[in-house]
Order: sequence, then structure tokens, then C-alpha cells
Amino acid sequence: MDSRSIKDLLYEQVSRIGKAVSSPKRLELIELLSQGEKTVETLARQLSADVKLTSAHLRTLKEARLVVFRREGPYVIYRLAGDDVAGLWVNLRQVAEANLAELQVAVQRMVAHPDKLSRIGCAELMAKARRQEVVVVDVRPAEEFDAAHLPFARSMPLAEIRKRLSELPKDLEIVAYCRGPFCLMSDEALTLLRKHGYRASKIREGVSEWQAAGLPLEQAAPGRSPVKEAVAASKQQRSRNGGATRRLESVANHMPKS
Amino acid sequence: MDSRSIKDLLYEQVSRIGKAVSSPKRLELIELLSQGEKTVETLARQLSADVKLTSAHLRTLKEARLVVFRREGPYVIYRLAGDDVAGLWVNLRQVAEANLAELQVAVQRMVAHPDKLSRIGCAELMAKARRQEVVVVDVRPAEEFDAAHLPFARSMPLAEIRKRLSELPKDLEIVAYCRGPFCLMSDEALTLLRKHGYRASKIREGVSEWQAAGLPLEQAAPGRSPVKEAVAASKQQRSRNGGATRRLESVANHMPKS
DNA sequence: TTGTCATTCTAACGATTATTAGAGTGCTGG
DNA sequence: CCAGCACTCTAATAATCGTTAGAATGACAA
Repeated sequence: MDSRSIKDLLYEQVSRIGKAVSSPKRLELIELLSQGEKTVETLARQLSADVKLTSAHLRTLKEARLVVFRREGPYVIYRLAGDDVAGLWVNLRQVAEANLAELQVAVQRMVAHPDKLSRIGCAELMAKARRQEVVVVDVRPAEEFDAAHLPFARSMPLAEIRKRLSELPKDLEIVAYCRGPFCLMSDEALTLLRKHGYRASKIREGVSEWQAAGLPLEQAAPGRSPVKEAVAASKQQRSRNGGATRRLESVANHMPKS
Repeated sequence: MDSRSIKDLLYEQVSRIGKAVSSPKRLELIELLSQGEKTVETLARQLSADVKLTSAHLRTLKEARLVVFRREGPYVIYRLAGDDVAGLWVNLRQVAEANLAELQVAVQRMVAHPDKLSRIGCAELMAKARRQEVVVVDVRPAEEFDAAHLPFARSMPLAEIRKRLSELPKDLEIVAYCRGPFCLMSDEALTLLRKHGYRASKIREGVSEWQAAGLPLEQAAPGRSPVKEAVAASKQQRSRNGGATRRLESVANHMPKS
């Protein structure tokens, strides 16, 4: 075996990781999974994609050993194979943002407008949060908060924030965060909070960026599992459409081909 | 513009970086370029590939903004767009090595057999090198040594090592390094040195790994440019085959299609 | 057992990508 | 100017990938 074929073999293997991160949908799956383990159905919903397509992408991620799964009842629950995978995603995003001018412009205009960003750094933010001079709000779904969150943060999912506005103080600065620089949830929260007269800003960082920077995280006592989220969501869907869609689809699937 | 299409746009951009690193040849180009800037011809030779194919891959890397180029006389010289690109390559390789069992086995058997590796860590190695208790040898081509090398290292390219054996002391441990964990040059050097009775070992790390770990590097005063390497190599090739190949190829290219 | 639900597998398509050949561009020395 | 060299562009092929539909699996509940 000569030197060339050994090299080909080695680079070939690394390129499996490269291929796995060469699709936008798979990158988004990695971002979602770096917030905590999830069922296929939850992932499909959060990806706004078909379950079949989601499953197919998860398969290629699995073949590249970037994700692993386990069964729990009728559900299949995926999670990242290791913290290094979330770190790789952060690294990829940073390189993209540093080198692709299009991305810089898009991020600035869509999600990270200077007006919205908190002007203080991470270390200072934590110090202020410790002294209760700011309120750090995690607007992600509760399951993701439970899996891991920033120290001193309180969970206030975007879906509930409108009803729970009274829990927030008007005299303190509120700093929101969500899944990371590409997530729009903290922006929506900001719009809502500012409309109601709160002093609110956001940070771009999510738990992955926090972890990649070597900063500490906290996690809730286990209790809520990804299955509960999935069950709740599917119930909600069924009650919304009265269970009709599912049956219609089922019938449609068994119709002859015209 | 809704939230979904914004996200699609953002992930799409990052996937451009992913696509760029999804081919083994392009990964190898990144590794080669992280040793210093090089001409297309040099890259093609070190990649054992056609100049045309090399140029095509460099083009896609250029479109992903991972490399930039400049002209120097008749030569086009490529280099990485930034240090973060070399860091990304190191990160990718680490994730691959951590998660792909096939790669672990291959690396252990081919390039990083425990017998060959130096048992001391990087920090200690530098301390010993400073006190001249070990000799750190850079076996890469001289141009790459000039671009950046480990502190206290001396350049002894693999091609010249046989003639220059007498420069090395028999009583000290010799520690070789090359382009990184996938490079076979330090292994070849080791085999040669041990056959001649030297106490020699290697480290897996190259300058990129060194830099990614936050350790300092040194570089030679500018003088040797990548063009000189290219000129030297092409002269060598011409003298080896008496200038025949090039002319034959040239004629063949202009032959009618039979 | 049968039915239901969550998920995966198989097969197929259209769209990309890798690779190669041939022609073309830009630089340099005569 | 021309010839020679380094490299890139264009076009064409074969291979691979993303996506979808339909069938199949595996777990559970009646």
C-alpha cells in the first residue's frame, strides 16, 4: 500500500464529515439537536420539513456518526454524538460569517441589528445577572431550557411570553437569547417586549456558542423528556384540525394512481 | 420575507462552506495550503493530481471564499483566506477521528503507531528543546519551514535528510514532525533515522494543530518564495526526462481526434 | 390477532458534482 | 510581433445527491 492510497483513504474518511455538513437542512438539524435531544417528529416540525425527508437527512448524519439515536416507546430520539459536533457547527458558522460577505449582510439585517444587541460582553452580563441587575431570559421551548441553559437565565418560551409579561420587571434591562445567531426567536421576543415598554436587548450567543467559548452552563433536573414535547405538539395538531388531515392523508395514500 | 425563508438563506450560505470541505481532494488542498502559500503546479504535484483538476478544485474553494490568490509573474499563488480556515480543517479532522472508528484504526496503523510517538507532551517538548535536550526536526520542504515552523525546530527536508545525517547528534533524542497527523513524511524520516541508529520519535502535530492549540510559531525572514520551489521542481522534471514529456504532451494536445 | 402510530426502507426522478478534454487567456522573453 | 508557459474557462460525461411517493417495519394498545 503506497503513500498515495493511504492519504486518499484518510482524507476520504474526513470528507464523510464534510459531506454530512454540506446540506443546509442537515446543518439546521445539527443546530436543533445541539439544543438537546429530540424526536424525529419534533425535528421535522422545527425544520418545517416532511418527516420522511427529515428521517433521510438524519440517516446520512447517522452514517457520518455525527448523531446517535435511541428508541423510547414508539418514538425514536436523536441526539448529537458528542459536544465536538456542536463545536464543529459553531466553527463552520464562524468561518462562513467571517469570509462570506453575503452572510454578514444577511445576518446584520435579519437577526443581529446593532440596535438589538446588548452592548455588554458575556462575562459582564453574567456578573450583572448574578447581582440581579439584568434579567436574562431564555425564550426557547422549555425542553431545550431543561437540557442546558445559561447560568442565571429564566425560562420564558416565546409561545408563552405574551401571557407571562407581568412576571418581568419594567425597571430592569431584559436580555433575551435563543438557539444562536441564526435563530429568530429572540428577535420576535424583543419586538414584543419593546412594544410593551420594556427595556430589552438580546445576545447572539446560544448555549453552543457559550460552551464552545468554554463558559459554564446549567441544566434542570431531568423530568421533561423530548417525548412529552412530541406528544403535546401532536395533540395540539389533532385538536386544531379535528383529526381530519391524518385520516384524509391515510385515505389518499391508498388511492390508486388515477 | 418570512422566518422560514430567512433561515433557509442563512443555512444555505453556511452550507457553501460545507460543500467546499466535502471532497477529499479539497481537504488535502486545504491541508497543503495551511503549510504556506503555493503555486497551482506545486499543489497539483503534492496532490498527485492533474493541474486542471487542481485548478477546478481551487476554483470551488475560491468561490466559498476559503482561499484567495495573487499573480506573481506567470504563476498564480494560492493561500488560505485566513487562519480560521486552517482551524476549521483541524476541527473537522478531530471530529472525524473522534467519531469514525475506521479512521481511528487507519491512523493508528498507518501513521501514529504508539511506538513512533514521542511520549512527552507539547509543553514539555518545547522546554526540552529550549534546553537542547532534544532536537526538533521539521522534515517538510524548506519553503514550508520558512512560512512557519515550531519554535527551536531545525529544517531538514525529507529529500535531503539522507545526505545530512551527520548534522544530527547520536546521543540526543530526535523528534520529527511534518504537516500534521495525516502526513507520512515524519514516518519515512523515522524509519530512515532509526535504521541508522538514531534515537528518534515523532509528534502527530503540525503547525496548524500547534496554532489551533494557541501555541506560538516562528517564521523565517522572507526570501524563498513559492515560485522558487515551482521553478526548481519543474527544472528537475525537465532534466529527468530530457524535456520530452512536455513537448510530447503539447503535440498530443494538438492532434486531431483521429 | 388487528389496527394505529412513528419511523424507516426502496425506488425513482431531476438536479448537482467530479472529472476530463479542448480551447482560450495572460504573462514573459526573444 | 510571436512562441512558450502557467493557468483557467467551456463543454460534456458519468456519478452522486436531494427530494418525493409508496411500501414496510417495529412498538404498542384494544
